[in-house]
Amino acid sequence: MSQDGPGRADAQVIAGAIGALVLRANRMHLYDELLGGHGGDGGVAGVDRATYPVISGLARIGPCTTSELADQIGLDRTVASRHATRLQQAGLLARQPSPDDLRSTVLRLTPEGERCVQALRTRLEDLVLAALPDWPPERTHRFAHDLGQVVHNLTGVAAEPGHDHP
Amino acid sequence: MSQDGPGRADAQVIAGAIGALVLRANRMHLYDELLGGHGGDGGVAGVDRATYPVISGLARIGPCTTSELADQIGLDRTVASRHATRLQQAGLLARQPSPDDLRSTVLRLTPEGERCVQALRTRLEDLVLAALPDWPPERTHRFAHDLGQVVHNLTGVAAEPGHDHP
DNA sequence: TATTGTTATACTCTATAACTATA
DNA sequence: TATAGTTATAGAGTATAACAATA
Repeated sequence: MSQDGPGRADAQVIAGAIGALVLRANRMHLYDELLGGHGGDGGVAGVDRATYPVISGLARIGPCTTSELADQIGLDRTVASRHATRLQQAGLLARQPSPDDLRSTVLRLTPEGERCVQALRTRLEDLVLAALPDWPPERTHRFAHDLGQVVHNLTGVAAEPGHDHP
Repeated sequence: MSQDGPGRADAQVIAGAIGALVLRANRMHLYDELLGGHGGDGGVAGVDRATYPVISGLARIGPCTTSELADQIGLDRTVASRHATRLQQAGLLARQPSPDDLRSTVLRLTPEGERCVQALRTRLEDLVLAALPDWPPERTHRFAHDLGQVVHNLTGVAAEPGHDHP
């Protein structure tokens, strides 16, 4: 179908899988399942497709300034600031003046924000668990490790336990 | 860090990797590399982040109506129609009246559109190849197969060679 | 003068509503 | 009446520009 080469056929399969994951239709479906689009409950007030990367990113990198967070999640400072305001209004995030630099504001999750992120992480992990075939434990473990490595090489972002959810 | 369970730690790693892939910052970077944001060349006229899913989806599922294509890629008919118009103006796509139903329009890639999609596919595969560690061939092959299966389970979309790029 | 955070404005993409033609 | 396609309008999200405060 294409020219051959070292591992070209495997690369085609991997590229197809990555493409499917990133495809808008599947991405949105995943977000909906994660953020509570399935039933009447589930949804957390203040957290939607726009604010989720902000609260998740803040949980991943810890308390930081607006600019640092914006860089990490690939948004403009102004957008991160507005989403942070929404999360603050929902009681999931708090702003503190930075002691070092009075220009800066440190963003920090509230205890309720921490609980919210933890719940979303667990839900995403459950979705993954449900999608994993019935492999022997070693095979699952190797797959997880290998996927983390490939994604790391592809994005430059480490993918480790308890970090880097979407 | 979280409650344990069958394969919970592995699920955390996998969830982290998937989250990283879907994260806007990394997704956009991948799209930019694919669509020619790296140098002066590379970019194909008429193909950008908005139209790429349309032309790629059309290549994946073959000639079809606007509605069918829109469903496949997760867009509204109206949006797919407008993007198709842009691709048509760029000479990558052609509209034909459907012989069966005069209400329908069949979308089909032009030869230039086919070449364009093939070039983008190859470029994505090259990105994947560059991100693959120096594994023994069997390990790469198994990883590709396993990833395809997990993504299929997670999205309901098959990921096979030559299909389903982002 | 440069930088942080924020607010005001404009742009892009997508979805809903309205319209035409055909079934 | 219902459906396919398109066009017109509105909504959500993001980026650029402008401002105030601090370095």
